[in-house]
Amino acid sequence: MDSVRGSKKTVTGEPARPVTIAQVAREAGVSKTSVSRFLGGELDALSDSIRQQIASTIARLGYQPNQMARGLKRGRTRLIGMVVADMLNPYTVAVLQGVEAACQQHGYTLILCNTGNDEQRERQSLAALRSYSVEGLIVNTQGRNIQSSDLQQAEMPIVLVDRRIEGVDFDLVGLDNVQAGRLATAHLIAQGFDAIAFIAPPLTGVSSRLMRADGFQAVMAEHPGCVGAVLAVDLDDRPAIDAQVRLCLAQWRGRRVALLASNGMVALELALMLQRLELRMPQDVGLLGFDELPWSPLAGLSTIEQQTYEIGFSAMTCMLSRLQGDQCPPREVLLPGKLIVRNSTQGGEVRKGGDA
Amino acid sequence: MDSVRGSKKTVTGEPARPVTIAQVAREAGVSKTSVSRFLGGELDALSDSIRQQIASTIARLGYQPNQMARGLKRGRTRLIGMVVADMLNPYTVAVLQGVEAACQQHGYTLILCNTGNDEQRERQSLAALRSYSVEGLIVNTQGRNIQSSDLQQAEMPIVLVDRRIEGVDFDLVGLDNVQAGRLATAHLIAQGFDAIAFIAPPLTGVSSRLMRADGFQAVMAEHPGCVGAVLAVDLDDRPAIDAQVRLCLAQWRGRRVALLASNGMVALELALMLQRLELRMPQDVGLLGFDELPWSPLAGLSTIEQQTYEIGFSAMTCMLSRLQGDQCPPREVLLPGKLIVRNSTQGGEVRKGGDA
DNA sequence: GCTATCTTTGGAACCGGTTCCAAAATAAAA
DNA sequence: TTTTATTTTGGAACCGGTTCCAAAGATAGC
Repeated sequence: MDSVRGSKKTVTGEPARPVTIAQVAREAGVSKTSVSRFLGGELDALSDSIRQQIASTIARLGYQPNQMARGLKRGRTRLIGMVVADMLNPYTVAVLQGVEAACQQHGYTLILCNTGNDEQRERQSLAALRSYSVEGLIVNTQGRNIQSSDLQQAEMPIVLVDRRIEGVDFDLVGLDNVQAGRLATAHLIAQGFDAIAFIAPPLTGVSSRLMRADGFQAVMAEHPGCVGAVLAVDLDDRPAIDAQVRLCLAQWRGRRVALLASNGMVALELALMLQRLELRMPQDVGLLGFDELPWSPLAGLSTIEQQTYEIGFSAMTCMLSRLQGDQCPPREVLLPGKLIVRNSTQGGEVRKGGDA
Repeated sequence: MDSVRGSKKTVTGEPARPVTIAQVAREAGVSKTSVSRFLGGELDALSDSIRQQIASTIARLGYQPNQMARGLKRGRTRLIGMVVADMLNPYTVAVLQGVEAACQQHGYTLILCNTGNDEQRERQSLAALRSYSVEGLIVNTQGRNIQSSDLQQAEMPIVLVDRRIEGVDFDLVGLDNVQAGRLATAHLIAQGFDAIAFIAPPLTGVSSRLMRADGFQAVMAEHPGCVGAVLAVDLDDRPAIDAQVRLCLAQWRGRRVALLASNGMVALELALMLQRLELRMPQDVGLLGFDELPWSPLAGLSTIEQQTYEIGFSAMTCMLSRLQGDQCPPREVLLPGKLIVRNSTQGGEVRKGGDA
């Protein structure tokens, strides 16, 4: 009696293919077209009797439309692709969180690709996402050597997060890096530090890093009594980090030295380094990091907090407006950074628990 | 001269739909079938001349097959769905990392859904993933009240990560929780602690937490001179945490007290609490946490490290074998935890930088 | 040289939906 | 009541691939 394919798991343990629209139509005694209309929300085009017929049949069979097939003809897959440079970076995860939430709120589903800062995987990921007909792309990559063609030929809305990509012009959501760089530097100077090193990983061409450095250098230029430097460190080479910072300190002997970490991972590595070198914050050296991290309060680390969730959420908001046909020229949503002062930059007093 | 649709971006800025197999076939002067064969790797069924024709045409047009259409008929979408309970938990991200890598290695693409420990979103996510015809599901959820039907009717390979789900029987990859619980507890006792509180969030029914507690209690039972307790704390209610731990300490006055945190987020919260209460580790109280975190060395926190990457990777390996038709009964891959001893549980000596 | 066998090749149906358009049914106007 | 306008409904083509099967071409065997 059973049809060959049905939702009921047959005793034989067959593959049990899912219910199709054709089955629903047959069992409800109507045409595929009507069911499709029902699904598409064209309710006013259906008579009451048919509408109920379909509704009950769908419920009874537990029918769920196949999004793949749907997207094929309709063009709307309701899929958003996201390419991130490094999932180990807490920033990435925090942003992802916001994107994910916005997607779910608007009925989109997220396809995620992690590139591990690798150019080739980046290219592969973009190709893969395109082949799944995602409707839009949210991109956060190292941006070096990206062929603008890789992105532009995609011909779909693209929103960049945090990092610009050279030679292309898309919507961008991220931190106001120059302001944040200024904010950080000004704070350090106000706290009496007069020798500051901006420390970043060696990756070249990452726009957010460059702009933070710009803000840093702008403020340094305004304070002739202070000296500054921009250092590139390889996070995987601890001895080198130790050596570089030691050199810095030696060079600046007699000054109050502070380190400005370009992101959370750098901040952690520097904090570990200070611990290794048995240098105390802020007495021996000050430390300020971009990105507020779960452990920042524990370590008493001052930070520049980004509104990461909002960045992710805004990126998706931006995407949605593009998907709805917004043709305005590429815009930038720059959210301000917020300074959180803790013991790593504040006075030399005995540490007290005071965290907001 | 231009065909209506082509890869070349027309000056008019038309939608510029991507190249299809039909176009390739036409331009190469062969049939769709032949192109499809070429794509499917049935190379020995093609003559040299045609093979080259197709290859060059594909290259020239930059053709990329549409995975949606492909999956529709073929049934293979090369999509893996993953549902995670909480992306803010570093454990989740670390596992995700491994899954992602394995996916990419085998040509699969990952669809990610975050449920934020919410049952309804969990159900929605499962439905969404199913509707995209993912080939398999990797699930890490809070597991409470999950209708086994939600999963079982999916009729596709399912691999659980870290957490069992009541009433269903799927492959599981995760930490050997009982062993890890024993390991942690034994270490604390060996270090001279004789009053230990196992502290976990209040979520009930999470299998991994229960089993860690089992290991904990088993070892406690073997040491009649020691006292133990299992505490549930709400991570968002700091005053309550402070009060609970204070009570504990008061009750165990005269003993050497240690706290055992059931995961990384709990460990962080407890470390912050100790800082607030101005209690020193390990002199005043010992602290040991499950999950090795980036900041553990910085805080000198002893941990039970999980092989998170391997867990993710294994989950996907498991998935692949199921996808290849492996019908063996559900198996469990339990990876051992590794104890990393730092100052939070070791002696009362002055803290020295010694991290592996 | 002609039939039998094996290899290439392409036509057409199909996957599970959507959508155009015409047919059927109903309501409104004459 | 007949004609016309309007609303419901379904047939069939289509989205971009894959696959079954039969036709065409090549090679071998007699």
